Amino acid sequence: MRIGEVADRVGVNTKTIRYYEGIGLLPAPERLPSGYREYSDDDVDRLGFIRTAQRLGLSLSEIAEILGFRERAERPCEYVLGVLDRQVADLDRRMSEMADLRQELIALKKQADQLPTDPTCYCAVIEHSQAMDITSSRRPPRSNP
Amino acid sequence: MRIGEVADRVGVNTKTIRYYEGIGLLPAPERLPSGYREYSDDDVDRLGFIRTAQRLGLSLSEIAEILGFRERAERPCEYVLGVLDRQVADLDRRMSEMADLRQELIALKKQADQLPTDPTCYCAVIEHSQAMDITSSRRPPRSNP
DNA sequence: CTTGACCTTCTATCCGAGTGGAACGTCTAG
DNA sequence: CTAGACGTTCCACTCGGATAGAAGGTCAAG
Repeated sequence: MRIGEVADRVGVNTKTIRYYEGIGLLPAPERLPSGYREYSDDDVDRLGFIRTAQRLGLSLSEIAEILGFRERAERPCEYVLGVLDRQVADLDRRMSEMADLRQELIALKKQADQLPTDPTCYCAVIEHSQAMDITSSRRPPRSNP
Repeated sequence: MRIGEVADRVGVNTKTIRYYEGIGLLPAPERLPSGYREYSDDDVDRLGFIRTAQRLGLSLSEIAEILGFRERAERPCEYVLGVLDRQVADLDRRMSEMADLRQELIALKKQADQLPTDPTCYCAVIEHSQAMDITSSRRPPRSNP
């Protein structure tokens, strides 16, 4: 299939796919006689993996390490094993930190729910936004761009 | 205390602290007669919170929202409550994705351990690194810069 | 009273991860 | 055969999150 279809399936920009190819994250695909890139379902899977790993906070170069290893089904050297170990340890650490932050947010919310409702206040966040300049800032690109 | 001490305690660059002030993430501190910034322990705590939340993948503007709410102990408006809910939901989603990835990595490693050791191979990753340009790339700034 | 560490502001640069647009080629339906 | 959708390359730009460096002010120890 061609790049546009891949992009639609995975939900990314065609530019992004070419960019990934450019940085070596995706292998250069076959080309049709026209010069168009021709992709397989495997490429779609790979892109899906990339997006997932990315949402988990892995950088593109870390993802490249994992993919590279996954695709050469060779005995990985100590270096690569180390990468895997580090990544698992990192995930563990971050998951527990997340659990902590989650607790903190929930406590915050509980405490918030106990405060009296002030009907004269439209929104403290917005009313105080001069100092913080939050409300004018674009929503950051989580939950897909 | 002055900016350098804060930076040392929290483990960030003084530039970063000024930058945070510039974007409204940290309040502008008092100034000594000399013009030097004067910080309190609270500021150190706040910076610590920022770094933690950041490691968990929150953007600086999301962190600003949380901090802003936390510090005005006012009844938060629906908007802010929504932010908290979204963040908790987001954490939940990401934690479960992380658990999945963790499983995948562990399976990968297990599988790797069963492959025969090839003593003629120094390191496949390094030997194939031309294509991937991994080994030459700086370790990305996880596990502190 | 100077040296060195530390601070100030300001502007510029970097990195990762894309995105946009120009200029041009290809393919398909009408 | 032509319009429109889709593809190509290349270069420039954005954005978040910092960092670097220049030019200068402050302060404590020797």
